[in-house]
Amino acid sequence: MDRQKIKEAGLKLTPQRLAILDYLRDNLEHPSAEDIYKAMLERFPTMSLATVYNTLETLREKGAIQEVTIDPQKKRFDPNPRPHHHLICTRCKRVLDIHIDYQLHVPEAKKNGFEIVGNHIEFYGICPDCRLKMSVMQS
Amino acid sequence: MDRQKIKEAGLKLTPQRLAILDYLRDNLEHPSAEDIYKAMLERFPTMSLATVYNTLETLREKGAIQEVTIDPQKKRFDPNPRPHHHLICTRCKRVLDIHIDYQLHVPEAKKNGFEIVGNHIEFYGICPDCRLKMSVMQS
DNA sequence: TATAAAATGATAATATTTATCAAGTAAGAA
DNA sequence: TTCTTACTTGATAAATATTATCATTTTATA
Ligand SMILES: [Mn+2]
Ligand SMILES: [Mn+2]
Ligand SMILES: [Zn+2]
Ligand SMILES: [Zn+2]
Repeated sequence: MDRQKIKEAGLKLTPQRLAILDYLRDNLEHPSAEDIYKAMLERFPTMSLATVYNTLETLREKGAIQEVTIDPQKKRFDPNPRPHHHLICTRCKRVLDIHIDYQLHVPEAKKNGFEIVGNHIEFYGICPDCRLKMSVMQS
Repeated sequence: MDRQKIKEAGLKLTPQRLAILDYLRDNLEHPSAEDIYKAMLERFPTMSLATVYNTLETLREKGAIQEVTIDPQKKRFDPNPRPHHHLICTRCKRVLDIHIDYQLHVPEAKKNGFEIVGNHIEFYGICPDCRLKMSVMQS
């Protein structure tokens, strides 16, 4: 989201908001609110955690980011608002994007009357780093 | 999990544990710890919420149930430990099972070195109840 | 019954998120 | 430029969810 879009969305250009957006831009880590807060403190030592939460919620409302339910411990945020899937390391909780367009047809009989509007696939696995650590522990 | 399996897993047969297992058996609601606790209070007015959490964690460790990451607010538990997918109402958070076996091939080039061991699909939609409520509000 | 290991329940502690609200700021109008 | 107002921030309290601690009780077995 650039300055233009922010204004179009009826939001004010505050330094805090711009810093958070700047941090999120091209960020593939799927950070938590706490992660973002800590990164902000380096440049804005007075920024409140509440501001981080407020900003994230505002951006989510406007469709600029999405909240991803992939970590049972905490919310994590994705600066890419378009539908895509994720690869999750069950050991270190790292999350990577997987951009593949699967055609997931659900037969009417299994929809239970639901109107399906989207989907999200979580692939579980072990990342290269964790695999290495595990093999070292073995030997 | 029946009495036999509980003993085989090295667990003791306590009234609380049996009551929780009994409540979960054939339960398709994907209840939260709080949901389970409230249901238990009717029969065991002294049961502690800690016991519910302890029991759920023990059962999960033993592979008798699974914890499903589908609700950003709280953990929800699924008495069916086998892999299956879910249909989630984005409005009321109701969760239904979808038992369909999709073949989700991930090309090696997109695995980023991960060793993939499983997957889980969340289908998002609006349940019949919520659809009805929404159409009433419209008119 | 006696014993040891495991489990429970009360409660404290921690972690995460949301609510409240006074004070400060951005943006358009005058 | 100054004024005005709605929006935003930051400090902090409150709410919610989960985990830890530990004395007491219970289960399973001998
Ligand atoms: Mn992503
Ligand atoms: Mn299920
Ligand atoms: Zn890992
Ligand atoms: Zn619904």
